[in-house]
Amino acid sequence: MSSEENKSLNFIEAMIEEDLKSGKHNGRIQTRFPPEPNGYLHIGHAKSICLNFGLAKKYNGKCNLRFDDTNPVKEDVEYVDSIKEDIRWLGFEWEDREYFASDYFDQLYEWAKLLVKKGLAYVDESSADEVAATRGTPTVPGKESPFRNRPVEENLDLLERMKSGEFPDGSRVLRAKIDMASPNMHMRDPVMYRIKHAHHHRTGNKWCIYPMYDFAHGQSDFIEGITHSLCTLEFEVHRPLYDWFLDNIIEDSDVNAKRTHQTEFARLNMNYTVMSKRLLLQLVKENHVDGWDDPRMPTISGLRRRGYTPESVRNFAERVGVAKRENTIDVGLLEHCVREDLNKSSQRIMGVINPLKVTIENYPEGKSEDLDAVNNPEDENMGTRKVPFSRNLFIEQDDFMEEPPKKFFRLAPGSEVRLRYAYFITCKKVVKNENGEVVELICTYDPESKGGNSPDGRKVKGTLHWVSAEHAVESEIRLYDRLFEKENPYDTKEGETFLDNMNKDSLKIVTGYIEPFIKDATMNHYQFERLGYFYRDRKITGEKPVFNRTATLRDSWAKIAKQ
RNA sequence: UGACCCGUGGUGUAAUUGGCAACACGUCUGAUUUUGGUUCAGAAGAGUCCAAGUUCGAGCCUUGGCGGGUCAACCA
Repeated sequence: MSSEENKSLNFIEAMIEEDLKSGKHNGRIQTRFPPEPNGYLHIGHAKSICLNFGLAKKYNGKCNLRFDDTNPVKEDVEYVDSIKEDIRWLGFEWEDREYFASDYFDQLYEWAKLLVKKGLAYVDESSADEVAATRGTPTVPGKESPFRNRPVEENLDLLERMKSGEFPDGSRVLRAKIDMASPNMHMRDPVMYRIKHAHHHRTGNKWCIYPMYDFAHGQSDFIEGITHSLCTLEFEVHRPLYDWFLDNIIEDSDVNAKRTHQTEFARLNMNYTVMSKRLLLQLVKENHVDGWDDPRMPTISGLRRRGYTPESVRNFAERVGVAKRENTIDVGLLEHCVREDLNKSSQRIMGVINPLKVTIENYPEGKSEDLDAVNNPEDENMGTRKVPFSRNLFIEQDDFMEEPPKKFFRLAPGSEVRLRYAYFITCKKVVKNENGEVVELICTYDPESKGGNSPDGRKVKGTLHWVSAEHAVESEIRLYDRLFEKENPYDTKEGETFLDNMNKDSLKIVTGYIEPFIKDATMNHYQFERLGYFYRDRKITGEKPVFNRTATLRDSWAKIAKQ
């Protein structure tokens, strides 16, 4: 708390503190997170969630969850449920403040009638094409609709009949009467209601006219007493309309205490991925990924299944900051945040992903012994475990080179390394198949070096992870990489789409050999020593346990090897 | 050629009443290490889009450029 207070404020916090000081809203802070239930939440939403809920928490206010469900043809309860699950998983709580824009449909309709009576709204019988054609362009003013100056009574009658289902979809709309010549396109008589004979996930068949976003959002904020309505930059041009509706609808005398204001901030963009619900939906529908929660997806559910922790995502949102400038953050920052969290907390185990047989020729056949291994060097309280050693082992193929470069500290013909928590071994012989590929290493071990230290003080440069072949548990390992090859997936050649930039190797499934500890282990997150963080995927149920790679460990050897 | 918003190391975010441009990620050294992980110590990297103005002093204020973004769904 105290460290938080010393940090500099982002521009929204600064504004809130100003408001608090000036006594605006009587010191009350109320925010809201307003998703449309037409897709799954992604990391960009996580930024918004952390912002809205975080601000409420910091300033002793409340944050509502409100579903912006004004378009029944795109929305679904599946999405409502997933959204709630994701917000809870992130660690935020909206208590009983779960609202739907559709809760306000009756009130919204009354307000629509009010605007009609004030001569500020009219029923337009133009087609969608006509409305579009007469809207003008940013530099050319629009033309007024021939229906614009109908008498109030006629508008009222028509609106009522629209509501009662008398007219087919698209035949009429209710429009605000503002200014067809406004330089702001959104003020050129925006549509308030359209006819959609569609079933709504909440209101069923009660309505066949539905309010547009602009006619619903500000009023919903007002109804809920939102003090700070935060949204992304592209809604900036909507703000005059947000204000216009509120100004013309609210008749309350103490309107200023209740008045809500929209503030825009820059949305989150991240490299090597896409962050649009439309494109994410396309990836799902066209089966380029395995559902919304595919661990390669930037969705919250995908990150969860990948093994990200709520803590790490919140931390990420904090570090990313809030401003009005377009930004693209490096996915490396997200990875850094999980590593930071998982390093402190995760159980270490040894597992070999790309096995190379090692036979310890001077270790008795049939013998095995249990050696002590530390569960988490960052947390002594996590204790130790036993890991079995025997004559036949697997090590990682990458940990052996027949002709090693100078800085290679691992196993090579004649070299000695430590097997973690076990013994020093020396490579005596390399066995190859008819293709010349190394298939087995014949090694000797130093019985004096049990546990990993030699009494004569001999040092070795390398320490390898390993697993006893006969004791190892086979498992399915899913190695994930970035979904797109290019930093900017939209950077395409003529005739290509973002799909052409997909990384064909974003998922590799291999068999891993894990130390037997895993059989009874109940944790979800593990660090496979020297390899990375892995998450037990319980959604996939088969004979073998499945592990998703959350992130690799930082690998300074990989950098050296590249040179 | 309209309106609105935004330009600070490679990336992201700071710099409170104008006062030595800071922090994080990344990068590079070195130390420690039974994970080439972690940790620790250090370094490089921007003179704040450009120009003029105000000022003792401008990233911050003014003016004019330049560059980028958003807006013309009966989507949100």
